[in-house]
Amino acid sequence: MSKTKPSSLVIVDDHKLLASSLEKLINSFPNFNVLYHVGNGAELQHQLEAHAEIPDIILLDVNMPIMNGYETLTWLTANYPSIKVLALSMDDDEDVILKMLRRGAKGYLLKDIHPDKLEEALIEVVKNGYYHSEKVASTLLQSLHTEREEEQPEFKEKEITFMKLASTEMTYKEIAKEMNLSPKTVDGYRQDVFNKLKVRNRIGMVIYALKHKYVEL
Amino acid sequence: MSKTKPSSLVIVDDHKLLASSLEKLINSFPNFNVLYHVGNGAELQHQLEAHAEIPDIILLDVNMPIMNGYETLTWLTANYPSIKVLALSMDDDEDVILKMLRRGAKGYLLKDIHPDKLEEALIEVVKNGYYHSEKVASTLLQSLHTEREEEQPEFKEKEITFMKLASTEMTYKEIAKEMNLSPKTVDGYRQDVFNKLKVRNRIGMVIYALKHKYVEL
DNA sequence: AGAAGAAACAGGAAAAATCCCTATTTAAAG
DNA sequence: CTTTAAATAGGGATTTTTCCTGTTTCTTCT
Repeated sequence: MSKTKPSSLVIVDDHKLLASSLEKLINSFPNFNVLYHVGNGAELQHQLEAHAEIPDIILLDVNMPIMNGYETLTWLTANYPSIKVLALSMDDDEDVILKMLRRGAKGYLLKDIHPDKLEEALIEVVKNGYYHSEKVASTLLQSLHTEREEEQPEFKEKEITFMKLASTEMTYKEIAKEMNLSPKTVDGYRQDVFNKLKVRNRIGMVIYALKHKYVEL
Repeated sequence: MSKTKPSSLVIVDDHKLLASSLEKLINSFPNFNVLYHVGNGAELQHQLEAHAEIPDIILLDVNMPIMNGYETLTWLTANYPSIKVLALSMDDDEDVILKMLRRGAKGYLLKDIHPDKLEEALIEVVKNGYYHSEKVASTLLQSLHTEREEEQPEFKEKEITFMKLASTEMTYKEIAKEMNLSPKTVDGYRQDVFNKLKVRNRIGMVIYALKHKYVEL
């Protein structure tokens, strides 16, 4: 029998089904027990402020309504720095991972991991204070190479208008008419924008515009 | 003691963490036991064809790689019509729900439901053969009002591949090379897809592909 | 007023996309 | 073994996009 006393957990995830079943799963691990689970960061605040019981570890979902993973984590590191937070997320998006780790997460778990990995992660966190899966680790290493994102270019009003219109099925001729400009002028905008974005064609520009919220779906 | 013998389940979900913990949760319900879980439809096929053991109920995730919920369900209703399938999904998108129900799902569960609801759903399915949560039911009712918009068109594998590639900066010539097809064939796909979507040009297609999650940003 | 720089506009041409119609070749069905 | 249907291609024309290089117009500063 191990003589270490079990570590306590709290789960924060809006998918109640996952949260509940995760609770069962973790309780089946030796040396770990889940105190309770909540559906978002705000609820967690309430609980922590009311409850005296502070968990050793928090499993924190990144994508939540009300108060998402970022905010919650920021608040936690500020108010309860001793709690070890493991981020839990669906996607292995580089930026998301980095964001969470920079804000103090002790690890980043993908939701499609094998349960054994979860237990391994929990044990690691208790022992070493952190855990990183191979996949996340490699994503991070890769991000070191991928030259830190060059700053976003600036756009003039007209260029933004153009981008928005170009993100529809209109032809440039129609866009010109819409903007009360010569097609050639619009072509000038196009060229400028392409250069700033370093894209080959209109598709690339549209993708950029969507990614950076200049237009919405 | 209930004298009914327990119903057997199989879980199909690529989120292994959810699948495993869900298994634990369900096994804790009286009268239900999980036989095993798999990560996608293809695996399920293998299992069913090998294993003699046919479950009473299958919990089927909609969004999976390899062989998604639609295909899997179609295959199931064709080959194992006696198995009751409950669709499990993150989003309450009307079209998705309808698609699954039309293909024979006995119910549609959102992943953020309360565990009690899950048990309730399982019990209902065993008793009545179907289950619909209030939320899904209301979504469906609403869809009766919201003038049924024309069905989403169906796409062939190649067309989907094409759409994905066309949602990048590649030219059609490059896409053709990538797909090992003549540019003319690719042009044929383009025309077909344009017609199905009623779009004027590639931009329209890309927007559609993004909206309907054929590609991600 | 005159110079400088930005914004608008244009010519010309190649590449790509779009459209329409037809013809194989292959796979499925009867 | 035909008949059909689907997938694959080709020809050829038009429009649109893309690129490169200029000119004109407007604004602003001194």
